[in-house]
Amino acid sequence: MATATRSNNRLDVLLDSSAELFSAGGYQGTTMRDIATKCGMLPGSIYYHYPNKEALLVGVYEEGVRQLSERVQREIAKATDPWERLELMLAAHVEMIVEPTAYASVIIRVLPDDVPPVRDDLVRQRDKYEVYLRDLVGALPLPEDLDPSLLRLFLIGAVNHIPVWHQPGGESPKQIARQLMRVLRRSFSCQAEEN
Amino acid sequence: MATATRSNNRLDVLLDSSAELFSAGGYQGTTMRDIATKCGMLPGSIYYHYPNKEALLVGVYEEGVRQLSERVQREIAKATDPWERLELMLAAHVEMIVEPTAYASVIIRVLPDDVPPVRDDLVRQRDKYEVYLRDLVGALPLPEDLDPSLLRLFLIGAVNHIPVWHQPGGESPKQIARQLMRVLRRSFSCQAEEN
DNA sequence: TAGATAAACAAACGTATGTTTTTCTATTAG
DNA sequence: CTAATAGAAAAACATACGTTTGTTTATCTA
Repeated sequence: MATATRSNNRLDVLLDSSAELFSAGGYQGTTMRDIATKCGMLPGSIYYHYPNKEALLVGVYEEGVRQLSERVQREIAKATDPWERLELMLAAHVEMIVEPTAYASVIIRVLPDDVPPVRDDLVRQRDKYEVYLRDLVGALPLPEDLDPSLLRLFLIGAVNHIPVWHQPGGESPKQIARQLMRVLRRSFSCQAEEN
Repeated sequence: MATATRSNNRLDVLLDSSAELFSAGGYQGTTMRDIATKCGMLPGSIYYHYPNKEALLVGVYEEGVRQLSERVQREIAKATDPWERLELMLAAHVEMIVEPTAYASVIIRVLPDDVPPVRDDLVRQRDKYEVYLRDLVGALPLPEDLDPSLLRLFLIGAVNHIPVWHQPGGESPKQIARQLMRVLRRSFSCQAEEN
């Protein structure tokens, strides 16, 4: 028989609060007491849901990857042109990580090496999502002297750095993605004209 | 009269050790005891040199900016072409931040918002260095639909993300800078041909 | 409606943290 | 040679941390 779950279960509130705090303050900068306060529990109560702080982080990470993947899959289905598909992905990605309450921000803010005991779990989760970017960049008809995997890493760096400087009133995620793609696109179309 | 300083002063050892640990473990992930152990002092002895942990971080930050600025100034003097100058800066920057013992890594790893009490000091320091990049990107003859300040932020993100994925055996900083510039350069030369 | 159990409370435990205070010692200026 | 003191040792302090333990409350199911 499957384990029963109560209707007024507050696991979701716990996860939401954790995500928000981990995203804003990082892993070490967030205490179990912070989380408990935020979701209206006592510190000890968290341990009914997760055996320890690290496991809680992994839980948030998993949900973050789930949300990101789902959204990206939905977006890139809207186009067939590889350039357009990449732009759609980047726009969606940026949109999710500048949203401060989002689980996605945690994946950007907390690096696997920040929490050695669960490093491998976090890397596995992160990689599960980055496959999308790998495929989209791989599908681009790039000039031969441009290493696709390096380009992918440049892109990850550029977009994941956005939360550091972006402020609510600034450019929209769509505008940002378009600017980013302009650099690449032009680079390509030039090459095409030469051949 | 200037304050006397003893010949066997170990302030430099303290700073070096702090830089290495902050770079590897971040601010919150590094304890005063870690630092003391690394430089062969007792925890309390650190407080003779700095009033608290935050001030110590600022000290490391300052030295990091000093080293980066000095090195970059020396490098970009080697060329006059704006593209070449930017490439020289990026190569030097990458070289310094992938070196794990470097002060520069701390500036990448520890974000101002990680340490609210000295946030403004850290931002001021960081900006002092980023002026170089601002000027170099500003000197590029870019097409009009390409926002230079956005481009600058993309570049910062891309290069500062490198320590996350780069491993000792991988591409050299020079190769990385060249790849990164290839994307931009081609973008430009294409535009030039069109006009 | 009785028994089981999901979900949280209440309160403490042991430890690690940044920091302070006091004491010692080796260098250096006079 | 000696007094002053830069610089570090030694040891503790107060607090904040992740976690554990024992207990209670509310919900579901047979």
